[in-house]
Parts: sequence; C-alpha cells; structure tokens
Amino acid sequence: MAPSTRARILDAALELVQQVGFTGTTVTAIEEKAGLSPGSGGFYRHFRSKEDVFRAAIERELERAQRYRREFERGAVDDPRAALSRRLLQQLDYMARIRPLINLLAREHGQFPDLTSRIGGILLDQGIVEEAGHLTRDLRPHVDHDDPHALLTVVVSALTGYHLARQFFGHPPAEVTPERFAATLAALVTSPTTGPAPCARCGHDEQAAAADPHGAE
Amino acid sequence: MAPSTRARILDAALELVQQVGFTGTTVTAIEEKAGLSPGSGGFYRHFRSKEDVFRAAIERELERAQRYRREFERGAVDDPRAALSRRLLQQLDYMARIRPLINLLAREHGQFPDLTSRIGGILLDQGIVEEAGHLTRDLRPHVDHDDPHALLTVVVSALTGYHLARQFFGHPPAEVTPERFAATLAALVTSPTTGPAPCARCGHDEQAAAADPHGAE
DNA sequence: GTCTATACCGAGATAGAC
DNA sequence: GTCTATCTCGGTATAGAC
Repeated sequence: MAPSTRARILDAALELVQQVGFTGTTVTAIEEKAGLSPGSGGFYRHFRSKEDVFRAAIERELERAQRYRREFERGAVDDPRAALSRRLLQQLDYMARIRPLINLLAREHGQFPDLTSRIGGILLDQGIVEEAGHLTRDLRPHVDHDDPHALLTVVVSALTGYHLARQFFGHPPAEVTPERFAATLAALVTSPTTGPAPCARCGHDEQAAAADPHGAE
Repeated sequence: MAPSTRARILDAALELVQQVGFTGTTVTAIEEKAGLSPGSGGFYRHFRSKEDVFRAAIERELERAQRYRREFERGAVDDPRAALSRRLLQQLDYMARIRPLINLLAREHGQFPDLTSRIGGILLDQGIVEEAGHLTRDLRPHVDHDDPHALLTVVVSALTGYHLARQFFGHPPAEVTPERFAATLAALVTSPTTGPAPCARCGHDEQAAAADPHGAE
C-alpha cells in the first residue's frame, strides 16, 4: 500500500532534520520532498507547525525503537565470550536502527530539553538497565567485577562512542570493523580484572593469596 | 587587557553556534552578545559573513586544542594500571577543554564536510596516533594484546562515548564519576585478555600450553 | 486535500553619516 | 569603528479557489 501523505511528510521531515537540523529545515523543503508543491501551504493540512511535525516524527521513532528492542533474541550462552560478542554486535545493530534518534539527540539536545530527557529515558532506562540485568544474570560466573555499574558504563560508552565516531566521520575509527570491535570488547569484559585466574595445573589462586597472605593454602 | 571586539565576536559566535547551531545563530544575536548594537551591521567590519566568523572560531579552537595537547605531562609509570587510569582522566579533561570542537562536530558534521575532516584529522591523527605510541611503549609488558589497534579503538570509543553522554544528558551515565570510569577502564585494559597469566607458584603458562599442546613444558 | 496567491516577519548584508 | 537606515530575500503561515 502506498504511504499516506502524512507518512511521507513525516519521512521527509525526519530525513531533512537529520541532515540540516531543525532550524535548517524549511517547510518548503519538506513539502517538496513529500511530493507536495513547494511553497504551497499543503503541509499545514497535516501538521500545525514545523515543531509539530518534528515532535510527531520523534514519537514515531520512539515507538519503532521499542519494537526493535522487543525483537532482541537471546541466544544460548555457550561460550560466554562469544555470546557477549554476539550481543554487542546486536547492540550496534540496534543503534544503527535508531540512528535518527541518536542523531537528533546529538544535534538538538540543547534546543528541546523535554525531548532530550524523553529520548534519554527510553534509551537508557529500557536499554541499559535491561542490559545490566542480562550481564549480571547470564555472565555472572565468568564476569566477576567489583564495580558492575562502572563496568556496564564502560561497555555502553564504548558502544556509543564507536557508533558516533562512525556516524561523524563516515567510517569506523582506525578502520576497525564492528566484528573486531565487538570481539575485543567482549574479550576485555570476560577477563579477570582483579588478578589472574586460578592456575590450571596446580590450582594456585593468586587473587585469594593476595587477599589472605597467611591462608591455609 | 580587555578583549578586542574581534575576539568578543568570536567568543559570542562560538557560544551561540554551540547552543542553537549554525543556521540557528543570527548575526544580530552575535552583535548583541558581543556588545555591539543589535541589527546594525557592525559585525561586518570584522568578518565578511556568518560562515566566515564560524570558520575563524573553529580555527582558533583548533590552535587551542593543539596547545592543550602539548601540555600533557607524562608521569612516571610506576604501577601501570594507576598510570593508565591517570592518563585516561587526562584524556577526559582534554575532551572537556575541546568541548566546542566536539560539539560542532556532533552538530554540523553534515553541513561542513571540509571542517569535519579537518577537525577529525587533528583530533584523531595527533591525539589517537600519539596515544597509540604511548600505550604500546609504556605499557607494553603489562598490556599484551593480539589486536592493539582494536584495543585502542575500544579505549578511545569508551572515552568518547562517556564524554558525549555526559554532554547530551548533563550528567554521567549511571552517575558513574570520571574517577570510577577511568579506574574501571584501566583495570580492563591492564588485564590479560587472551588467557590467564603464568602461575605465580608453579610457572605454568596456560596460554602457551593452549598454543602448543605438545610443548616441552 | 492540494493548489495559487499573498501577508508578514526576520535575517543577511550594504551605504553612508558620525 | 560603530552607528542609523534600508534593501532584498527567504521562510512561516493563512485565505480562499478548485
């Protein structure tokens, strides 16, 4: 079925506002991109103002983002490092799909504080908090850390920074592919951070030894 | 000494363009903020156009950024993990000082491709490449990794993402302070990623054993 | 629902007095 | 070097015909 004029206007507005920002987007350009006669007020039969269509476009993207998130599949946790790597790639894919929201956040976060906190709330609360649960539940035995909140912040920051750097410059930093990036980050997270693991041959636990120098070992 | 009118115009333009973007900034507003009569063309005695002052402001920030980078002090590498943590905090501080450039990159990267690649070149080439040298030289014995480029990308992405999240939302993600963030990231990087370290008691090297199952060990 | 035509305003930029 | 005054253009939004 052909998209309605209203939907075409939303599409046009969303694309333009990402390219040239809110103030840089003109109603005339929206009309032209949506197949209406540029300069005619045809736009105003569907939206009351430019800010109106801007907010409507963001609401539509927020609903899409929540649908995407529900599609996340949780694979079996075989090798925890490989599972985490797959999970991180999924996260990068998710960020690519909600690119418009991230773009708008990066561009207009100073102009529309209410939308900023709304987007932030949905992305952070429903994304990060949920991910925190996953990390602590599924990877607990393999990922032992004394500050799980900070660990999660590092992971989320790395994903965010990698995504945005690609966005800004058009190519990944140092030309590192998403697969290499995810594998490296997963390897970091699934390694012991507070000391070496117990020895595979003799069972000596350096970490426990350091914590209890006069232990019964 | 009192700043010249030209400098005041540059200050005003830089601040406004970060708040409301290039198209959102009006020459009238720049004049008013710079202490000139708003609406008068006083601005045009100092710059030929709005784009002209925009580019001049960015050039000034780029020079400042290069000065900041030269001020980086390289402390003694005592404990490698603590040294890296200090270094990461320095990097966050640096990003805070070049905030205007990062803001403009996030905001106008689609509008001025030449400036985007110029800023990216200076920040990446002179920052990241230099940092790569530091990491591999000073931390080599303690940070052993099979893909140092990817490792550096993860570190830089994490710093970038943390900085930008603070910027966008006005507070750090999950309220994790820069100190906790740097300590956590440093701990991740200075841990073995490809396997446990040689055992402190019996000297068994699990990593070497895995690579050479029939070794002379 | 879409068009033509237009009112209105604000922004970029210039001319010329002081 | 800064001002007043002004030109011109483009953008938002509306009125009313079809």
